[in-house]
Amino acid sequence: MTTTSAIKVMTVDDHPLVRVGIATVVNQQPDMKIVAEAESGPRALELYRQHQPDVVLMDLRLRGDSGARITSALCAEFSGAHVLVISNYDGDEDIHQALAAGALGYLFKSVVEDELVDAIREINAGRRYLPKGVADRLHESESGARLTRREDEILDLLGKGLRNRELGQVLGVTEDTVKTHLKSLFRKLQVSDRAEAVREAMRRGFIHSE
Amino acid sequence: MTTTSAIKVMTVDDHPLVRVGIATVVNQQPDMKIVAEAESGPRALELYRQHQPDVVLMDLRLRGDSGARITSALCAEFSGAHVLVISNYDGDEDIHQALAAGALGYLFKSVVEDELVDAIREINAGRRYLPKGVADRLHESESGARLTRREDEILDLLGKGLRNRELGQVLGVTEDTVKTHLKSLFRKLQVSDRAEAVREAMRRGFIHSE
DNA sequence: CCACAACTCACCCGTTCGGGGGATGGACTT
DNA sequence: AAGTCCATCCCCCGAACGGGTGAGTTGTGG
Repeated sequence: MTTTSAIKVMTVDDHPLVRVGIATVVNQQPDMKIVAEAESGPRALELYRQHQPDVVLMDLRLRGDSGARITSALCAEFSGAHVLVISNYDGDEDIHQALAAGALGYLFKSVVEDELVDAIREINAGRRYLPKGVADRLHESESGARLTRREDEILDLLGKGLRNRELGQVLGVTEDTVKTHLKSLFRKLQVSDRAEAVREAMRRGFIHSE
Repeated sequence: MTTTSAIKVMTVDDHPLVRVGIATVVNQQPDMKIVAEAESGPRALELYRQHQPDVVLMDLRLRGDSGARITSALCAEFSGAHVLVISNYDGDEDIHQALAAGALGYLFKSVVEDELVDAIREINAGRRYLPKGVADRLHESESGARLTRREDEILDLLGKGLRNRELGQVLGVTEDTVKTHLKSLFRKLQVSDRAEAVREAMRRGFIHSE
């Protein structure tokens, strides 16, 4: 048996234990093999150049960095990169960002081993792979609530306890303008006040606490 | 070589990949061995009775259940249980709850393999194991901000966008009483409004979005 | 070129908040 | 019995909030 057809897989995750878990599962498959493990964004780029893996398993949230950004960089440099994002979180925004960045698939870390290797094979073949239900939600979020740049900025600052006036000062606009943005923000998130907006934004992945 | 002295380890985690990672690392050690893997709280109890492991590696946040609760239940039934909590999150409250529930140690999932096995040996010996810096923070949080039952309940509801009056109705008290609790809540969390309180509460692990 | 979305600002208005004070009763400690 | 903590309630008041409506300016894209 030759190994020439084995799918070369690279993991990008800052959790050693998760990397070990993935590596163990992948290496148990006869048709795939871990060729590199990156624990950070820059390292991912470096190792990709070095090993030219067929599939990249990308964690979405790494210490400081964002898996979406890394995916963008990767796809910019290597247009043929096949990225499968694996994340703990099912915030709509995370998923959206990942796919927008060029990822071919999305998986939750709660996946069982079989799903993982199935997904890897699909991604390797250049096909998309999304958990059931996720595709539907994407359409919703695309048609429904996509925030503008301003609304995003305001959302970030909302959780910091800034008052409307302070928000205006930070952004360099009037308090009235801030209120206008807040109104459309509340409408889009379907909430009625800032506290609820903060929680909802976290749930959807617009902002993070850590 | 006999295996009679091998440390029997059980994992409790709802992420198969993490279980595999931990199992791989542990089983590579000559002096320890995975004897059971639980993916839920009830299953953890069941498997503990069956295998009587020396050390339990407990994830703090499982689907629906809480690692702290499981730890409590475990320690209640088996006073000699040696639990090592492994969590993604470094919210003070999570750590506090885990230790209060009877856990001997706390680790972040970002640990490298060596730290994990070191910790397992310490816990097996009945000693505590805490990452550097965590012990300090525990003292802070004990002296500083510990919330009362009412404040906790209110915090939970704050993120749902309830107004003070509605909070009162839900809790069966006056709006004025709610405001009193909110004042002391803001003081303890060192915030100035509900939106900031929600984010801070999430950061510290008092409430969760998922 | 025109439509459309985003961003900007303004005004009004009723409601809610946040922060300050003080007070009572129960429970638990010392 | 005194002290402390918690929960409950009350009052006051200025500031902040949310919601509604209208309207001007960009810039992008059909």
